[in-house]
Amino acid sequence: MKEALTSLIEKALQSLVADGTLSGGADVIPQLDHTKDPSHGDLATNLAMVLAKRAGMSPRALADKIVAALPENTLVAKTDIAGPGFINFFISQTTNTQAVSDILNAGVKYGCSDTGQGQKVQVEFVSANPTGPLHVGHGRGAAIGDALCRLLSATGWEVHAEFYYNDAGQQINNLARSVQARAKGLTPDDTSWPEDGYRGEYIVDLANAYLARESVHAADRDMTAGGDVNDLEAIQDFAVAWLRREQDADLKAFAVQFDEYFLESSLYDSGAVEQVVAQLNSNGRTYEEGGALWLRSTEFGDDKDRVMRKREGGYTYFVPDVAYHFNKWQRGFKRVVNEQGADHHSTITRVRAGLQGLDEGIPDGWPEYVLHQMVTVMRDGAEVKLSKRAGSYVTLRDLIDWAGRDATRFFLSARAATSQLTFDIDLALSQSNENPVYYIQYAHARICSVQRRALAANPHWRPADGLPHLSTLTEPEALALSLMLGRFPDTVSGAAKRLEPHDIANYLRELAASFHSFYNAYKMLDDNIEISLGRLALAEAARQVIANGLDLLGVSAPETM
RNA sequence: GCGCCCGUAGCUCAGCUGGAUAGAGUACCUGACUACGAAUCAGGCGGUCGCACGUUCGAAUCGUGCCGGGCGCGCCA
Repeated sequence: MKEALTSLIEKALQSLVADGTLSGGADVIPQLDHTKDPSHGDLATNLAMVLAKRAGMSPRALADKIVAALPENTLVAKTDIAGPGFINFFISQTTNTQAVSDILNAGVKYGCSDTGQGQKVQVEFVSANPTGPLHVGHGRGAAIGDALCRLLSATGWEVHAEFYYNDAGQQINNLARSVQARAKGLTPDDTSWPEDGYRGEYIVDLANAYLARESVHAADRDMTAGGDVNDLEAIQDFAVAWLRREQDADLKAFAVQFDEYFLESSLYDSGAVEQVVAQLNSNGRTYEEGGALWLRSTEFGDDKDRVMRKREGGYTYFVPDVAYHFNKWQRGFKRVVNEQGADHHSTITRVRAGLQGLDEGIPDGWPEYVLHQMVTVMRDGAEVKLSKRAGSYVTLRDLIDWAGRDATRFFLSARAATSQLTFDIDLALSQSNENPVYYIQYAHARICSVQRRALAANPHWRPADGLPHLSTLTEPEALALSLMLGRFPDTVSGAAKRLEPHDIANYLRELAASFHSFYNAYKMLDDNIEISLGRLALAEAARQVIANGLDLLGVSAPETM
């Protein structure tokens, strides 16, 4: 509908250029906006104000000319020129209800588009260190990252979801020594407890599992604990596998899946890290100073050069990161989106600088990043900071246990990633009108309920039977709902383009409100069968869009609640 | 001190590339059920968009400078 009106306006502009009213070309793309106020029509454009100067007349006079030049059509019922020169379009009723038949025809595909044209995009998210259970920040990353995958997939991209495992380096060493200490019966209060050791309860479970020679099955391998308290390497291997299994279980409970788990250690095993260092060396991007090897990252916008290899040997963390991202590039991902916590912001410049220094023709804005800000958890009016299990932080599992999967996913993805998020457990738990996720799910359940009732009353009252009866939808609430439904495809493509899943959440809240308003004002099952069929068709279209929208967020659309 | 994010109604937040009287929800006040789910709806109250300049037909939105909060500024990851 929007496209159709846009092309009508473009034709009007062309004729104005042809008759000399407008100088220059008709190369302006008209901006059409949905109005906030119904008295301003359904769609409005500011075109006359933008072009007034070029036409040498007042915006309102030009608006008159544009309206007069519009080709004959059945789309627009009425136009109006208002305010400083807005042109308001009142869409005809049949066009308004067009969305309903579009939705019933497209079904689960409604809202999908092909802007990605099947190109590959990799989305990396969560990427937690295997040193403890996932925390609420990882949960936010999982909710947003998975929603991004679904959005990109819905807009025609071939999505590859990936989890990067930092299973090498100092923190893994700490983990092994912590487990070893617990296995020897030490506690964090003992003087011989390892410095920077992990203090959470889960380390005790881990140590006990190791001593009991348990077997674990993590994402891609099985292993059995050695049970030898002095074999630090065996402890490390087992601890990583055990925690991976733990994280996998959390992600599964959150309904998040990955296509691939990429291990940092594999970059050392394959020689990719050495290869990247050698290439940066031979490209002259490095120098030695103070016994360390430095990257000239200032050549690529960094505020200072960065150490790559420490004086006592060993690479700093971003070197394998560069190798990892070069590997992504070599795998053919011309587009990569990394979703991570904003506390890792400083690594972006370093990784990109390293990639630029390879001279492999990688674009300087590659990869793209979506950074989310911190999450704080509130309960009973106070901030929750500790989890018994993890010790120093609240876990994703805690949230799921307290609030349920749907509410947790919704709340963690319903706010702009750039804003700090307060997760109110009491709100997420309340099954009431103040809880947006229940409000939306309730609309879905309500529609399913009336459909069951309609079928019971008359076996022929199926949603598809309503299609020929859309002309009975004349009530303002029905037309408003229909117009709102028609905005879904724009909302999806906009959210995918901006990488902002919360657009979908906001839309769904509005859509549910529009539905409830319609539902409350009229009897769905009227004595007049024609009217009933029209309303049932509209309700089914609303149900379909709510289900599609919730699915983009990974939230279920229940038939009963 | 430097970099990034945020500052909009009592509270939680929308406001995309600058557009019409700044919007929702919640809280508070009024109304609507012998239920097609009241887990809902209708109406009301509530804001000098942190402050100040600037850019222009027009600024919550763009620019600069302040103020306030968060995060990051390691030869840790």
